[in-house]
Amino acid sequence: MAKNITARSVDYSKWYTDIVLQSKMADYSPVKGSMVIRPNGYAIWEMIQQNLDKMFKDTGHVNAYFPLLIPESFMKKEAEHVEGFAPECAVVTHGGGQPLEEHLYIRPTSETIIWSMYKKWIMSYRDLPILINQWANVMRWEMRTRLFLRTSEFLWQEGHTAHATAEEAEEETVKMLGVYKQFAEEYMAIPVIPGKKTDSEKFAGAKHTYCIEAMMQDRKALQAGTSHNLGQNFAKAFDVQFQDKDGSRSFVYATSWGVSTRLIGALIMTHSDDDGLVIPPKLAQRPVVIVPIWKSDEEKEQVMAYTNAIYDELKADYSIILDDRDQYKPGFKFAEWELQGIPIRIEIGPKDVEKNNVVLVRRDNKQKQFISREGILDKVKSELTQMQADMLDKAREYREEYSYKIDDYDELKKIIANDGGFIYSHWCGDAACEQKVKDETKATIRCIPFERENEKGKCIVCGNESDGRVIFAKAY
RNA sequence: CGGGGUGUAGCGCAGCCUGGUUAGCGCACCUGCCUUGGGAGCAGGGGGUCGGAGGUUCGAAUCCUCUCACCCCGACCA
Repeated sequence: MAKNITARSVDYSKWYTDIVLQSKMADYSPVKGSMVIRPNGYAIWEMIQQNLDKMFKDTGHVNAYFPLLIPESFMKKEAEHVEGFAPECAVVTHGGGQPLEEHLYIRPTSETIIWSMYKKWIMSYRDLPILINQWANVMRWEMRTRLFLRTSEFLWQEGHTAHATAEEAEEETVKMLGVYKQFAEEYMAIPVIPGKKTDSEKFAGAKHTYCIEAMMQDRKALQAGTSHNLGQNFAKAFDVQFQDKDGSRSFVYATSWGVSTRLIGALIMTHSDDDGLVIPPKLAQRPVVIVPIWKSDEEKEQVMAYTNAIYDELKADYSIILDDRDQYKPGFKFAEWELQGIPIRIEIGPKDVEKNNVVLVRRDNKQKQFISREGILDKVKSELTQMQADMLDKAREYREEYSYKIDDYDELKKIIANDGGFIYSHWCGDAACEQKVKDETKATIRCIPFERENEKGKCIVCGNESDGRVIFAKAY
């Protein structure tokens, strides 16, 4: 059992913080609400970037970079947008020792600066679509912060596209949510439910917002990605019009979509256990660690000769850690690499040299296997593949176990107050009913799932007609 | 901004009430020996403007005043 990590059953929040700090993924910075992402955490972000970026490029997007500082007047151009973001913005008031003529906002998101530029770049339908993404930092002045899940400054990617038609913009919005769903499940092994946000939960300035929602091990929901159809709101605010084939002029249709370093928090809370982090193989920059074991110098020589040959064989395909440090005992090393979530550990001692095999241990289920030296590369490959699949299955099973179809409001209250989970209930579409549930239970409507039964019912709050079930849950 | 709490070595803490040797302890760190298949042991060692400022006193980590910072709980949110 891990030292220094609070068990999930004792204090889930403490467990989460312990994992982040002790696996050396992040640390608190001197400024309240901001954090340092350490190499172990940044490695995961790099893997997220690499794989997502490829998916963006494969769907026709290109990267660019827009500046950090946004003129105050830009922020104020879209009414809903400024209302939504103004309270949580950091503002630069001085530069070069002088008060500024116009205050500059540190971007909480980049719609305004980007659309001010799109105005310059878009003249005709031939200039469309524009499919730009940027990897950047943003800042939102949060009251209460938590490592990775909610920090004032965070890293993300934001896609901003411009289209000639409403249909095309909607298609893009849905497509990118699909990319996020695929990425979450295939790479992060996090099962997600795609759906639409209710009006009260949508992005400030959007026509509507789509999202993917995941369940954490405390049964709370975490929004893992969002995709917004912005309609013509920003085009109108920034007067971005184009001339169509037939000579008519109209406003451009927009989308924006993003995922952030919050995904790392989701990764931790979906897969990790009381011994530490568990990284899905496809996101592990270093998926294998080898721990050689010896007593005498003579043994060391033999074990290391054997180990080095295996290391050379594996390193052609994988980035491998060879932990031959002399000052720590094997047990210590096992615990340390488990804490850091390395997917596969290979133990090699004198007995293995003698029998021509190695011991292989998977991080997710901790099972030890004695495998033969021959074919070790294939075995590593197949175990990593299997582990990736098993992690997704396990997370999906957990989510299903705590998902309920409920038609009685008292029962909803009871479940939320006890174990928690995803509650599928009918809702009439009235914001007042949504608010009532929030006030009384702290649960909110996480999304209106894309895939839902065509089932008429009665709103769980007011009893009016409903076209289908939505998901209620407490959320991060 | 309300309520609660904490500032003493890298981390976690004791000492403060009742002022008085050189400010301690555990972990971590360094050196050596010894160990190595699930977080070893022994010996030696380095490391502190006691959050900051002012005051009381022969003497302040300790008492008084002011101040700063951070954490937890609530109101805002990806």
